[in-house]
Amino acid sequence: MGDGRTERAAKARTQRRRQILDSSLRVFADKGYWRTSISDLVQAAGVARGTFYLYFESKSAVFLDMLDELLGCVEGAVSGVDPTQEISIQEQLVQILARVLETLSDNRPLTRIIFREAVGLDHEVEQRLSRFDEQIRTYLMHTLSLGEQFSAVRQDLDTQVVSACLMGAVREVIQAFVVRSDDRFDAHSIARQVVEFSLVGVAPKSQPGT
Amino acid sequence: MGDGRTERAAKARTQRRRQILDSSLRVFADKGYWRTSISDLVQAAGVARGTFYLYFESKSAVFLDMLDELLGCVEGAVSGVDPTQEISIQEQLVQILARVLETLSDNRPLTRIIFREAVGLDHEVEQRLSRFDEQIRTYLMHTLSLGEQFSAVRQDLDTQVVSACLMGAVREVIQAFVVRSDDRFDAHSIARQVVEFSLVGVAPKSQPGT
Amino acid sequence: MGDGRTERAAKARTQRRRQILDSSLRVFADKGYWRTSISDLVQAAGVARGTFYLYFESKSAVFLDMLDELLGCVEGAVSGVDPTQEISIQEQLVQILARVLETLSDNRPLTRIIFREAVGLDHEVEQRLSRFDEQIRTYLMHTLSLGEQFSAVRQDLDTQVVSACLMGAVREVIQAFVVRSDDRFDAHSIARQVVEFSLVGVAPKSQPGT
Amino acid sequence: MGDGRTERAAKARTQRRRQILDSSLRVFADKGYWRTSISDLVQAAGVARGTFYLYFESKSAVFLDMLDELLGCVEGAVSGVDPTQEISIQEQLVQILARVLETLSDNRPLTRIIFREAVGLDHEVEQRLSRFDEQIRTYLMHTLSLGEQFSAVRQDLDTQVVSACLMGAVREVIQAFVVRSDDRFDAHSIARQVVEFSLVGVAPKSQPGT
DNA sequence: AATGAATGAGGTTTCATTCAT
DNA sequence: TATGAATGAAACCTCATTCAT
Repeated sequence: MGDGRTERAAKARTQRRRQILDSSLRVFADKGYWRTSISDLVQAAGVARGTFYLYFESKSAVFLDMLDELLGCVEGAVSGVDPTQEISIQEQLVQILARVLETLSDNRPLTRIIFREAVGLDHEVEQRLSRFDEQIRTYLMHTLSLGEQFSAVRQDLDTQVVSACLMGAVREVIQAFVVRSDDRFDAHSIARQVVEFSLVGVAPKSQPGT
Repeated sequence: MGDGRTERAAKARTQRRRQILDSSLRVFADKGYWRTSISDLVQAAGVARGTFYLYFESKSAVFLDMLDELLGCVEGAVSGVDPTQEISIQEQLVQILARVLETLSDNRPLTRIIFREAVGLDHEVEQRLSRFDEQIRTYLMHTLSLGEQFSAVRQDLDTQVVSACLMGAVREVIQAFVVRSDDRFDAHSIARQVVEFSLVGVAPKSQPGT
Repeated sequence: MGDGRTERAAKARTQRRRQILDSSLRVFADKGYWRTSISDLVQAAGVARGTFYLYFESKSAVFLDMLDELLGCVEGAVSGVDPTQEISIQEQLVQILARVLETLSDNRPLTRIIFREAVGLDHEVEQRLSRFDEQIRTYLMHTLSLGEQFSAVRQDLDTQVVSACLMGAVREVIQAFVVRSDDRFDAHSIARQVVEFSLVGVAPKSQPGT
Repeated sequence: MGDGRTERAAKARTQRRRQILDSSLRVFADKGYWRTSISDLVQAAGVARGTFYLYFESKSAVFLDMLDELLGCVEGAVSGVDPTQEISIQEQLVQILARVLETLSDNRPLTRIIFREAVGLDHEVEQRLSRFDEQIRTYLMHTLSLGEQFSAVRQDLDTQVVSACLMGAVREVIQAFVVRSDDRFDAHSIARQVVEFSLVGVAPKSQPGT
């Protein structure tokens, strides 16, 4: 015997966890985090009340697991973009954003929950989210200053304001196309639009001689 | 007797309402909407349980009142901008945004509550917020198409994407400067930055001859 | 001046009382005694909460007043039957019962309230009702024994059982024709039927020679 | 494992139910339905507030259960009477009534509650009671018309009035001997008296030749 | 490992009553 | 006399959590 039994048990545990997570996702989506009770979760999962506590210590632990899952997915997607390859920063940005949009779109229910409910929750949830935000902000700042060095970016920018604008643009595009709507969309095309908007704004390309 | 008594009573009622609203605001800010109980509210207001229900029919009614108050302030501030064509659209946008930022900054605690908690609440709250969003979106769309007519705006824009970017930019700037931070700021300068970013992006002004 | 003011005041008091009693009757009929709150009563009466307490010390005091009113009406009606006149006891019973039915029918809303709700109420209500019951029971017993003396009544009756049967018959007839139904009815005819039933039952008049 | 555990659990559940029902009966008897609070019930049952709601969804659900229990008992008792025509209808009536009286007497506390409090309660309670009433009324009507065919019943009866009298007689006898009094009684003898009264009234058997 | 009955603190809401005006 | 805002006890009900089986 030896490991066989342990392994099988571990696998069973993982499956149970998944089962609870999946059904919880549906309930959260349906009723909203705060209106959902442990009773709702165990009922949806089809397990006994006690069993739930064998796998999660609280409702917010379930949510935290979901959040980690989504953040993991996004990080995985983003890290797939090779930063050393021979494409312009602009193109890199488009690719990153497109991948993010695709990933979130592939996990729409989860994304919805997180975007709609991950507010005013646990302290830990807030922390993890703002850490993520911070990473993005840092990356944007870095990219902006890099662009400045290459004169690809204006010098008179207030990077605090501009990075906020950039983040907000991305966040709202996610809200509009992934969270609020249910339609499929062309992630690449949208990503390109966003990046182009960020680079040159809405004004027409200034024509020489104007 | 006449109205004297009635008037005084009405005034007292208004004051009580305000007293409850103000203390509730502090509690919501402190504990978060969902973790706040009616008990917390009455305790903070220093009134009896029953008194609370004389003025509000539920916790969410209190929140709704706050929301209406903030939306009213913002609408008032915005409507003060001179719509006559004495100033450019760009300058109008800057002024509107600056006023919004100022108003929200003047009501920081209230703004924080709304931005942090008005998500996944009541159906009515969601409705009122999305109605407000819709108004802004409509205004932006209108302005964009106006700009297109005057060739002040590129013709190849996906207005859905771009209006999302614009709204997101504004929303995030509010988050960054009003909600998350506690510092004073120069609303006009920030507004100008945002509008400029929206118009010409982060790229350096293309030089004639490049 | 002197009495004029006092009198007028007394009259005003009586009117207020009546106003409250009348509207309370409607509310009791509508919601049932136990589901009616003082708030309901003052709202229906169109007076302030405090005013109610100037006239009645509690909800059950209102009910007690109504009960007394109905009992008074019934007693008045019954006492109108001259017991010394030259009609048979049987005819007297018919007249009494007919008058009771008529009186209750004339006060249907009030009767309904009393019959439907005067159960499990105040101790005082119970007392007053059972005192009334007792009076009727005594009267029946008296009449039965009188009848026995005149050989108008069987000698082998268990007066306890029979008086219960008689009272029950009357009570249920009231329930059926006054309380449950809304139709007009011929009180005299019904009274006659009840008395006849009481005297000779449902069996056919035994024919001589059977 | 198998069913052993499930079975035992089911039995425990039934016992708990009974425990709550029994103690609730005592409390209702003591304080009256409307003056009884859930707190009173749980205190009397010696269980936690939450436990009560595991077994009954409201106070009125408890009452409804009691009502069903009593109606069930009565129906069971009545259905035990031999409907074959070996005995006269008169004797059948006596037996049925005697059994009803015995059954109610065997469940005096329950009977008291139902008779004293089942008025102006739930809509559902009213419904169930009037359904029961209707069954009895129908049975009486049927028996009367049957009697008419056999000339055992007068032809000039107003069946509406007479059936009301009969029902009332029975109801009041129950009130007098089971509900109001605490004494034992001879159900058969009382039943016979009631039936005899119903058949021939209080008048002396008319003597041939009078 | 899994169960689900039991718990009781704590949530929301109602309501009879008082009392300053 | 009339008012109605204020009160706070007490009603109803929910729910996260435990624990014996």
